[in-house]
Amino acid sequence: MDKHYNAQEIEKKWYNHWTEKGYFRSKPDGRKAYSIVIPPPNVTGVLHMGHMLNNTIQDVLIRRARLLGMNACWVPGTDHASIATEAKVVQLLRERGIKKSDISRDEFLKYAFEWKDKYGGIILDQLKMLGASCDWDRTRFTMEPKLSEYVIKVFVDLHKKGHIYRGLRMINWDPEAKTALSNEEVQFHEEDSKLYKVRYKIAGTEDEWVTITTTRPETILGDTAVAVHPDDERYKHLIGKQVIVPINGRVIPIIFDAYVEMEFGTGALKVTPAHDLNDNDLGVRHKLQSIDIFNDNGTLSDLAGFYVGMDRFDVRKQIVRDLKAQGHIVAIENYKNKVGRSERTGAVVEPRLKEQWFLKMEKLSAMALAAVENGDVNFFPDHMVNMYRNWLKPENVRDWCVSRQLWWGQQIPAYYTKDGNMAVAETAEEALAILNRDGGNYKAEDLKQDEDVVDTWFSSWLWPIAVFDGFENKEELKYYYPTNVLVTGWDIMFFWVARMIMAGYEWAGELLGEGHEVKPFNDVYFTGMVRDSYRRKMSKSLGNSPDAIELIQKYGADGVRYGMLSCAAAGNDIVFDAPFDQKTKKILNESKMCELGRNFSNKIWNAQKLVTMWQVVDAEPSAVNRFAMKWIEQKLNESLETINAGFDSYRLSEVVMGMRSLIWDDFCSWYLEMVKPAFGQPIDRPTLEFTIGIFEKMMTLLHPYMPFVTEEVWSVLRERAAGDDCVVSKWPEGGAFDAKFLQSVEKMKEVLQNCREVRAKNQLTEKELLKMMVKDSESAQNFLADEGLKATIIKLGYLESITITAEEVDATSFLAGTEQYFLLFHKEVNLEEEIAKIRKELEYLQGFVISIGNKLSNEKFVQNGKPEVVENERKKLSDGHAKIKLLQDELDKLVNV
RNA sequence: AGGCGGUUAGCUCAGUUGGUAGAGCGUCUGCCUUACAAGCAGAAUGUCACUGGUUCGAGUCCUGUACUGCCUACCA
Repeated sequence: MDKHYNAQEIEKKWYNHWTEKGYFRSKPDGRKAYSIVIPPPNVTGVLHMGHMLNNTIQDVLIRRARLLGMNACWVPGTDHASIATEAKVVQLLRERGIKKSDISRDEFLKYAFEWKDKYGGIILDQLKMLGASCDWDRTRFTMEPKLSEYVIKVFVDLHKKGHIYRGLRMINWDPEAKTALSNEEVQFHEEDSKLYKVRYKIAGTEDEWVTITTTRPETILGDTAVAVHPDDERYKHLIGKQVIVPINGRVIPIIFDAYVEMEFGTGALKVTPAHDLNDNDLGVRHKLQSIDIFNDNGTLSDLAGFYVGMDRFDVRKQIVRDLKAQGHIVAIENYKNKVGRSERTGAVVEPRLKEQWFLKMEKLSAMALAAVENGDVNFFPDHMVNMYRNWLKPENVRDWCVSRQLWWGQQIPAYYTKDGNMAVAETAEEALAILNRDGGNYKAEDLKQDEDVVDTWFSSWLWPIAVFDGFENKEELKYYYPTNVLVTGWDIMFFWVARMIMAGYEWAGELLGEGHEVKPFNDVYFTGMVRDSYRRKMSKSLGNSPDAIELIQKYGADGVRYGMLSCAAAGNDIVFDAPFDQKTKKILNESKMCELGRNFSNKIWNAQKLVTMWQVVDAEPSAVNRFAMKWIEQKLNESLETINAGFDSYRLSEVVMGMRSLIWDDFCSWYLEMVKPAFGQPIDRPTLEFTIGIFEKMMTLLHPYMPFVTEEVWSVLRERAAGDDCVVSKWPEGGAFDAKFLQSVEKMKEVLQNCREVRAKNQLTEKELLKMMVKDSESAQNFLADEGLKATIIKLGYLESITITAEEVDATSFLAGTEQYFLLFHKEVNLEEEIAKIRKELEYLQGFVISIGNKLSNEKFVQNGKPEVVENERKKLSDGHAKIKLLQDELDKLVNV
C-alpha cells in the first residue's frame, strides 16, 4: 500500500463526482439561502495567488453553509475588464500587423470576442482545480447581452433621475489606450525626474526676468499665465505686468494667487490650465485661456504651434535643448515626484479637459456611507470602516467619470443629431421618439450613437443584482438577495464594494418593494494582499508570483488551501513564503506553508489507513477504550464551540489551526494511540464503530477547508450508499462536555509527557515496563480514582503498575499538578542534574508564589477583584506552596545522599 | 499634510470583554517502533518597541515618542 497520499488523482475524481451529482447547483426552495457572488475575475485572466486566497475563503464559507443544511449558492462569472482586455486585443492585433485605427468598431469587436472565447473561462477551469464549489450553471459574464441590457437600463434611469450629466471637465487621459480614466484607475508612484528653472522675460523690459519652476517644460507652449503668491515680497513689483513665453513668444499675465507656495522652487509657477488640475482651477479663478497642446495619442497638436506631431517626451528633451540655446534655462535639478500612470497600460496619464459623462456621487455616496456606518453592512475586520469613511466623506467625493473612449464595453445610450440635439434612451427608436416628441422631425439615419462605452465598474456594480437577473426576475432576487457575504481585497473597496452598495440602495428597493433588504450583502470580508518575501505585492508584471497551478499540482489543492488559510487573518496581508532562486532571481513554485497542508492531508489519510485496517472482534470495550471515547467525544464538543464561534466572526485561520490541533494532536496522537490495539490484535466492535463515527465528524468539520482529502477518507471509512458524501454530510451538532474532566485529561497528558521525558533522558525503550509510585495525597487519590484514566496512563506510559504510597521512595521523580510521581527503574540517576532541575523549578515557583501572595495580601484586589478570580488565585497559592514543599523535601533528600 | 494599520520566540504570526504569554516553522536531542520520516517522542527560546498614565493588576485601555507599512491629497 502507498505510504503517501496522492492528491492529484483523488482530487480530479472527486470534483467530477460532485459536479455529476449536481451538489453545487442551487435553486430557490424552502431552505434558508446562503449566497455569495464571486468577484468576477478578468475574462482573459489566469489564476494568481490573490484569486486562490479569495476564492478559497469563499469556498470555505459556502461549503460550511451547505453542511449546515442551507441552500448554498455561489455564483461564478467573469468581468469583461474593458480597458485591460481592449489593451490586450490591441496588442494582439498589432502583432498580427493590424492597427486598431484601420478597422471598424464591429471588426474590432469580432476580434475581441474571438479572443474572449479562446481565453475566457480558463480561469474558471482553474477555479475548479482549486475545488471551488460554484454553481457553474449560473456562470455569468458582465458583457453578455442580458447584463449589458441592465447596464443600459440603469444608465437611462440615472439620466432620467438627473444623476448623469455630460460635461467638460479635467479628466485623466491615457494616451496609450486613448481613453479617459477614473481617478481610481490612476496610480501615483514616486519617480526620478528633473526640476527645471526657466526664466521668462517681463514684457516691455530689456533684461528683467521671472524664473518659474516646472517639471514639465513641454507644456510651456500651453502657458496662459505665470502665478506668484500675493504676499511674496520678491514679486510685489510685478503687479499688472506681463511676461513673454519662451519659444512661442506669447504674452501672458502675471497673476497673484495664494495657492502658490512661496517656499517651493522660485516661488513662481507657470500656469497651463489645459494640462494640470490645479492650473485649471487657477485658470477658472482668473479667467485664463485654456490651450490644449496635445493630441489624443500624446503628441503635440496644431494648437501647440511648435513641435507639432512629436511625442510629448521627445518634446521635453528637445525643448530643454532649445530653451538652453536661447538662454532661458537657469538651473536643472534632480527631483523625485509622483507620476500618475494608467493602472492598465502603464502610460503616464495626461490631465486634460474633455467632454465626458459623469455620475453625480453626492447622494449615492451618502447612502453608501450610511449603510456601513449604521451597521447595515458589516466589515471584517471592522477597522476597514475607517478607510471607507475617509474615502466616502463628502469633501473627498468627486463625480464619477463613467465614459471611456473604448470599444470593448457597453456603448453609451446617448444619441445625437447633427444639429446638436441629444437624447438618452435604451434604443435608437426610443431616442428618436423622444427627439421628435417636441415637434422634431428626425429620421433614424439622422441619429448617431455616442462612440464611448461605460467604465467596467459601471457594469460590475450591478453584479449582485444582475447575476440573479433581478431587473426582471424578482423571485430569484427575493430568495438570494441580499447575499450573505462578499469576499474581496480591500484594494477595490472604492472601485467596487462602495459602488455595489450604492447600486443596491438605488435599485434593489425599487425592484423588491417594501420590506425587503436593499443592501447587496450583509458582510464584507476583506482579504489582505498576497505579498512575496520582500513584501512586494505579487503581480504579473513583477513576475514574483508562483504559478498557482503548479503549486496545486505539487501540494494538492487541499495543501495549497490549507497553506494559504492557515496564515490569513481577515484584512492582514499574507506573506507567501515561496523562495526566490538566488541565481535567476525567479520565484520558485515552492512553499513551506503549502507543504504543511500537504503533510496534513497525508496525516489524515494515514490515520484512515490505520482505522480501516484493524481487525474487529465482538467484545466489550476495555476501560481504556471507554475512557478514550468519553474523552474524545467531549473534546470534540468543546472544540465545536470554538469552531462555530470562529466561523461566525470570520476567524478562518484560527479555526483551521484549531482543527489541525484537534485532528492531529487530540485525535491522532492521543485518541488513536489510546484505542490502538496491540500489534496483530483486533479491536472491539463498539470502539471501532465509535471511532469511525468520530472520524467522520472530523472530516465534515474539516471539509470546507480541505474538501478532497476529507471526501476521500469519508468514502473509505465505511460502505456508503449513493449520495452519502462528505460534501453533503451534516455539520455535527454540539454536545455537552465536562470542563473538569477535560482538565483532568490534560493533567494526565502532563504525567505521560513527564514519563516520556524520563525515558528519553535515560534511554529507556518502551519495551521496558516501569513501575510508577505516587506520593499519597488527597489530590492523588482523587486523580487516580478514575480507573479508565489510570489504565490509560499505564497503557500509554508503558507501565507495569501505578501505586499510591505513603512511604519514602528513592527514585526519579517529577511533579504534575500538586502530586509527586516516581518512576522506578534500575539505572543510576544523575544527582547533579536532578538537583539543578529541582532548584530551577523551585526558583520559578517561589517567584510565582510571592507574586500571588502580594496580590492576595492587597486588600483592594480581594475586595474589587471578581470572586472567581480571587478564588482561583487562592487555589494557585496553596497549590504553589504544596509543590514547593514536595520539591524542597525532594531536594533535601538528594542533597543529603 | 491628513487617515488607517503594525511593532510579541531566530522566522511568520495568534492572543475576543485587563488576571505575569501561545501556534507553526526553524534549531537541538533521541528514534526508519508494522498508519504516517510528508512521521514519532522530547528539549530550549521572550524587559510583549519605548514613555507616562488609569488600575489591586496592562501584551491587552488612555497620552506621547520612535521605527515601519499602507491609503488619500499635494508637491509647480
